[in-house]
Amino acid sequence: MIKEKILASSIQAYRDLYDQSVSIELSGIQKTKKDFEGDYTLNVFPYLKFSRKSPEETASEVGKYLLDNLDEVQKFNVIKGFLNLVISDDFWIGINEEIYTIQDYGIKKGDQTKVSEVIEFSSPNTNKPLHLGHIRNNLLGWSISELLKANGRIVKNVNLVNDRGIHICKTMLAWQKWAGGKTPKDLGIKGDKYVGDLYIRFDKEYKKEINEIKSQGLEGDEADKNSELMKEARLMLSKWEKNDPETLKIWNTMNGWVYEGFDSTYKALGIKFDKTYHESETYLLGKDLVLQGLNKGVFYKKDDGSVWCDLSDEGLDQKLLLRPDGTSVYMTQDLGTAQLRFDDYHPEKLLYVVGNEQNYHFDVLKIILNKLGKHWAKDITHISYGMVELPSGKMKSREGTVVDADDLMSEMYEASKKLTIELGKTEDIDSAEAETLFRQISLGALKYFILKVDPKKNMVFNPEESIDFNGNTGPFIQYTHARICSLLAKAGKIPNQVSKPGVISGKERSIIKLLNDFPGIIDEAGKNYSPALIANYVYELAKEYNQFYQETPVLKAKTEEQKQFRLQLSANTSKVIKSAMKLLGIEVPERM
RNA sequence: GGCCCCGUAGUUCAAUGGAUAGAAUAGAGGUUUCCUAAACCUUAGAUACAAGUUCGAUUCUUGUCGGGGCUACCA
Repeated sequence: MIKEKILASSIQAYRDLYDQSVSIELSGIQKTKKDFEGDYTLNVFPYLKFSRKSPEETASEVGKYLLDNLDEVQKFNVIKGFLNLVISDDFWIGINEEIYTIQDYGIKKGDQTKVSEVIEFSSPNTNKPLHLGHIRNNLLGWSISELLKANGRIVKNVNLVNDRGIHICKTMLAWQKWAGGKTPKDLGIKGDKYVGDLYIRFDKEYKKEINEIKSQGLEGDEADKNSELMKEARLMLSKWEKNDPETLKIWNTMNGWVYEGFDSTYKALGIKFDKTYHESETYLLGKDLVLQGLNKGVFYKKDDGSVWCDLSDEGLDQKLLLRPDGTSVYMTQDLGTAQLRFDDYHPEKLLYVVGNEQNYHFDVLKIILNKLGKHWAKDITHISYGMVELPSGKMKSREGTVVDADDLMSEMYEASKKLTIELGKTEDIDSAEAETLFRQISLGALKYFILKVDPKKNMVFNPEESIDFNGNTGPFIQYTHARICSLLAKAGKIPNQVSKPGVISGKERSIIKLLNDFPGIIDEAGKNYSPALIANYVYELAKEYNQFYQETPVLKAKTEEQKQFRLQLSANTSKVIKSAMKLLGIEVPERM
């Protein structure tokens, strides 16, 4: 608010001083850098051609104007073309008091009658347990959803499970052949892990077979065609598509194991969905859409019976939509899924949190839906995020370098437990609270580590070093919150109206400034689908508070005014930390 | 080959075209009769390279080098 006010007044200044109407686009207002005196800084360089004066002169004249016209501006200084404005202590004290009285500070209320966004994330395959890549996806999806809600939107979280296709048949076949009828319960392992192992087993046996065939002189596709295992898998797929009861029974049973495993991982991560779609339920609809398109002449059929979309008008290639045998591919299914989802919710926007390796897929998806005459194709937004890499490079399931989601969470749990006990933090609490604490801290560390990085960028995760609880980490922020809670508990009740201290310190001022930024940060993070902005903000706030805490007595402040003011400031800080962390899907403990 | 993304301290991350490029961690040194030392303070260290646009470029353009992704029947 204050920023907008300064900006508007500066525009007016150019108007009044130089008789020039300047566009708001040129105007920039930024927080003053730490090394200079001031709260906000205006840059006059873009306006020199209007003022026809030197940068220093222009800045001084505008500064004088603002000083005369805005009560909040107490003084200013000019360095080169930078106009640094100092806002009065009274103003900041007022802001602090105001924030204290607002319950859901920074959270907007919007139109609550219409679904504005449907956001898809997670999107697992039923033949692989969730891994580190899924974790980034899930955390981003969840947090972006929370961000949009905080901006007053109605958001539905949906999952899309890839539960059909040749790869699923491979695991079913592996189970039939080599599992001896064993269930996950028999073996005491999670269902998703069990099925994942079967998939790997199939791959091994298949490679063995292929090598034998190749040693007889066949190559590439020929070898694949002669593989008995692949033949059986394809046969199974076609049986599945024909609703063969025996095949469906195995399919249902094995998928059931996987879902049980997924549920437990989601629960551990704190992720929930409003609805889960399955490709087995959407691929037929996708086929229908493709056939409709074929009838309309939007698509074409090749001699072998396969159906294609010509994208050369858009500068792209041909895209396969149905195989010669009529079975569907990923794109076919996704067309169906999109249609179903639109029919279910009629949202303003359809969001997809999917890795950037699929940028091309989503470009094509939108174009094809458009060709089919779906007016809502333009409302599809692919929230494309970067890959998680290990120090050794990309994770590869075949090389066994995939970091399993459950394993990672339990390693972090053990690490946080060990450290917490070492630090003697568990001495005064019972075991239930201790366990909650270990969980909160370990998840706080993991989630913050991943979310603080700009979603668009690839990131490196080093399992050895990334499990950290000091510095720019989730636990650091959680700790700051716990410290404040402890302080507030000792202080007792704080009145809403406190007597004002008159003068505030630099640290106090910069904390209030940060608190004042919170609503704007929520807005920006929502617009950019970027939880990283929240993460970096809340870290900055916690760091600033810790410095304040170190150098400033609160309960033992010299005057009662100071004490009450600082308590309010502390309460506001903990409120914003808690709220910001919730947007990241991170809980904050009251003691740690 | 074609298209797209990315190169910032040893490492992991920041920086609407603006001031002396910020943090954290690892390194070196320090802080506890005082509200939680998972904290705080001090110190050293980086824009891959070369041109261009601009009053001003880590940011925009082009080229070189390096890394990653996609590219007609995996999802």
